[in-house]
Amino acid sequence: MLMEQRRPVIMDRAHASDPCANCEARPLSVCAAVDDSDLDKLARVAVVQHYEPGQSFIEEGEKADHFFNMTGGTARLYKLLPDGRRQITGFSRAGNFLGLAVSDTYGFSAEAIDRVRVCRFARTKLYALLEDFPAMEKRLLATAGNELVAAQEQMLLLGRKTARERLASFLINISREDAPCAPPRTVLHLPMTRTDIADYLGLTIETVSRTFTRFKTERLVSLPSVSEIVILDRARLTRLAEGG
Amino acid sequence: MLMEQRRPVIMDRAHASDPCANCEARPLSVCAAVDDSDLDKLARVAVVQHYEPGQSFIEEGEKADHFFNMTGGTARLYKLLPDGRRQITGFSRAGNFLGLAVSDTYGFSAEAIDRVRVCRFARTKLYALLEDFPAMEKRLLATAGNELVAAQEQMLLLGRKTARERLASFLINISREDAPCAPPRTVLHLPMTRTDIADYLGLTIETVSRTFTRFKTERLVSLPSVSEIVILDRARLTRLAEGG
DNA sequence: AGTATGCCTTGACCTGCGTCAAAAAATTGT
DNA sequence: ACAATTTTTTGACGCAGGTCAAGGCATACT
Repeated sequence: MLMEQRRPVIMDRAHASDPCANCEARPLSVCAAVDDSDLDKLARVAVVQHYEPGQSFIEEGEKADHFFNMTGGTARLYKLLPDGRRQITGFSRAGNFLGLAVSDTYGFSAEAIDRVRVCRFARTKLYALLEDFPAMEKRLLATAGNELVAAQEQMLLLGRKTARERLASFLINISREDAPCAPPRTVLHLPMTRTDIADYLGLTIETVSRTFTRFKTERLVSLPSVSEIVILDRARLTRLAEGG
Repeated sequence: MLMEQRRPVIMDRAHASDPCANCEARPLSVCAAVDDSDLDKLARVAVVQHYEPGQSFIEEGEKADHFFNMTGGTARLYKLLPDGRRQITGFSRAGNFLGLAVSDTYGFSAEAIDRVRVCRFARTKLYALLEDFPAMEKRLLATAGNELVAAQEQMLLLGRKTARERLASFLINISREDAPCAPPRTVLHLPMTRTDIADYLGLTIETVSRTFTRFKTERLVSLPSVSEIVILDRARLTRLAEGG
């Protein structure tokens, strides 16, 4: 809500004749591979959509006719077991591309955590577009490779790290997530709930909470509010994350 | 060893003037995207390599100057923590493509389990080749998408499934691994050790062993030998794998 | 202000899986 | 065929993290 009040102009532009040219997420996303002069071709097949907190926009098992390019907000991506156990496979932010799955149905669900904005592409139209923009396909391949690396890192976390190491890894990763070369942040704002964090790290909400308080008493972090975290001792937290 | 004695002709062909044309792994791999008439271009940049059991051919952190296309045998892909804890992120077989990572260093290690054969490509040469064969790039993207789906499935397993569910999932997956539409196998030959299985499923070797014996007493499987497994009750095993 | 509704935290207890140790079985070398 | 070595299985026991239950603390609603 606040966000919208602060950025009315940009929101309007997103609906203007050349939305992509002014898209703040472009430099982060696959669209960066498309030349300025060709942006209209891209804009013609893209549909801007908004989702409210809690709203689901990809459902595991449903027919996968669309790709999504996140341009704002944060979404949780997850898989469920029949009895309700949930594993969050990742959090998706501006610049992330969703729906790469080759199968004809989605392999996961996606839900808005805060207010989410996406560009939606019909599967067939995007494939056609890729013919015109081979650079976009390259970028997509690079993205997929990066996600694969992240997934392997997460498997290491889920399979072999302790609760403390998992939470430390999570915080360090969040602190680095703006850009690979940008300096890591010290103050973190977590849009997700404790339950989300637990389901991402393969833990229970109680263990996440207890581990947070333990980090606090050990002066590794401070918690000005539930969703705000300040890293006090990055070196020690990093060592812990790596299993040292 | 046995395999070589049975297939000397094919091994010879792999060193002949047009090795790719007779490659048994071609229909399974990205090379299937290359036209017969263009196979010589592919063959010119590919180097056939063999690795003995236990031999490592990708080392995490090393400069990633090569891609590998597995054409025979089975390899373990894994990541290590400094103190030696290991997570196997996957087993790679004929047709699998390794090294997609976009970073300039490998994000995981790869080691031959049995005798492994690969086609090795210099990174730069393959990129050049992709310009000539856009279909190969498409196939690569599809492969990456499939691996991503598998990785998410594995995160669900590692984060939320019990030991019994993990082992059941493992066996069911192995039984289906020849082809997506082929009928699942009932008799499985596992080239990997119990330690490998444990490190893949995020368990200890003792738990894997105990769970195997429990499956045996429950008549879910029979174990004619350590590396041979017969699925006796696929329906029940499948239900177990899905958390039912 | 008061109260309702979700989170989040904390505590007490429990259990599935890990750890440690040793026997059994399979594999390898001579 | 036998000894040496490695891998797997089995048993006894312990603990990290799960489960259950009760309180605290926000933000929202009247």
